[in-house]
Amino acid sequence: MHAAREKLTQAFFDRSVHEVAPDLIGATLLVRGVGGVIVEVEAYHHTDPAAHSHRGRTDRNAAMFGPPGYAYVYRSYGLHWCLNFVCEGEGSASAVLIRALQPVTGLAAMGRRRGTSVERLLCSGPGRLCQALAVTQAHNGLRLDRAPFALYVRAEAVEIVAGPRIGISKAVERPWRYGLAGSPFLSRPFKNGG
DNA sequence: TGCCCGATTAACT
DNA sequence: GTTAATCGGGCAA
Repeated sequence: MHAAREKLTQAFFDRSVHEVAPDLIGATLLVRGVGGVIVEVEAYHHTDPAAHSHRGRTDRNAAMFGPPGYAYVYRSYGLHWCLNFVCEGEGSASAVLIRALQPVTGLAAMGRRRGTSVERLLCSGPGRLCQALAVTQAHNGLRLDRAPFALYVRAEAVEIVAGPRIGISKAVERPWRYGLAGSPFLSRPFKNGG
């Protein structure tokens, strides 16, 4: 399955997070040539109480307030990194959290970084995929259409499922988590068809 | 300043 | 099912 790969442009991200998030399912994400197919994401809008940007700009979330098509990387629970793609117009402070990949390229490197050879455990979670792809604070604020990032649109049609987001305490009912139906690489299954 | 909690994970019982 | 690891933001005082 090596279909022609079309790169994602900055314009791809200059749309509502609710359009961008499902469109990212099936896309390919590589960091320094290591990565795979995006199978799970969550949308965070600045009007959303669960979003980091909801209470205004801080040093930590500054990238969310910048232009679309950039990375927002933050430290979670003091020990993990989480990767987001900034969306919509500059200042809209909306982003998509990348939650899981199907590992495809650079399996050896990912296994070394993660300390496991179990493919299913390499990238199935926001903290796990950042460890596998070596994403850190150093990637915060970098453009997504340039090295070390490489993003490609999905090569074939996919079936997408939606459901409530994970690990939040506010606006828990909003179904803004999107996944590739039936994928074994989701961080957690969806109620309907995951 | 001090305290609590969080877009998590792995290793427990 | 529970809990430790570990740190910046937000809010009360």
